[in-house]
Amino acid sequence: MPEKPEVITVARKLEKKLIGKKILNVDVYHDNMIDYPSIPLFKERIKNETIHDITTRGKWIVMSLDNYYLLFHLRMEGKFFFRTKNDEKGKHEHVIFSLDDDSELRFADVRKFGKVMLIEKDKIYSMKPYTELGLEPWDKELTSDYLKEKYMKKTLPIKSVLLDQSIITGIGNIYADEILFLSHINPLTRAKDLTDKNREDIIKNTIKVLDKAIEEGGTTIRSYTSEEGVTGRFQNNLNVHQREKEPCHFCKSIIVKIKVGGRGTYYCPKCQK
DNA sequence: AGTGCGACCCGAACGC
DNA sequence: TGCGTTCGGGTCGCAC
Repeated sequence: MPEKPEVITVARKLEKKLIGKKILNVDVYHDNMIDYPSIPLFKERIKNETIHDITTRGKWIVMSLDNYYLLFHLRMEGKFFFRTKNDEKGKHEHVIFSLDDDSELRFADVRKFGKVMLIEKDKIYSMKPYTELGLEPWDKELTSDYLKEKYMKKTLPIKSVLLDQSIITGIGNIYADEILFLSHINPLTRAKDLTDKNREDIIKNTIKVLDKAIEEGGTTIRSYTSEEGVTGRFQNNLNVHQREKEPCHFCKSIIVKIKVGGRGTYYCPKCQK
């Protein structure tokens, strides 16, 4: 669910509440969610670090502290709650940051897939995830030629390749389907077989879909709404995703659902030959 | 190296 | 109604 637009929406919300605040302490209730460094070092190093800036890189939320970057990956259902120390701990709140204004930032994830990292500033570009991430969708270097080189040897379906974060970062299962629909490309087409026009359309429509989704505050498919949950409106703009057996908005053909690389994939058989 | 697939995890949705 | 089963979402790690 959280793809680039949802991640940006969350980051903007966090920014409003967290800039300038100092982290006094952190409690970890599920060790697996801390990817780096070890739990003792994580707890020790983060003390008294102030949050100066919040951005995104790929699907990661990146907080710039004094000496470290604090990174969060929401995976499917990660979310943040603002609470005070007196509030009872929720069942799915796994990492709790105590701040210098007596408030708490709580990182919650029903499925425990979310990830947290605390990386030394001078190491950020030499270790994962930064070394594995491709271009941001709006990067000027994202051109048809760039994609041509990346796709050249790929026999995988373009649907799967759009999800490869080392080429373009930020696209997930929902927007991949939407981008291919607007580009009139069948999701099963091998990446190496795409034309120059196909690649140009992919770039153009990636920006178009993501910009619109950001404007709408992201997409909310399953309504697990909490007051802090991101409830976007982009679901009203979906052309194919989650529309199995419904008529195509353009040609009225019936939208089909198939599996591509194990992922549910929706497309219009007439518009996307 | 590129590809395919299970694992991670759990609630919701589905089938009987 | 209640039970068991399947599904999904992003990414990693392992096997081929």
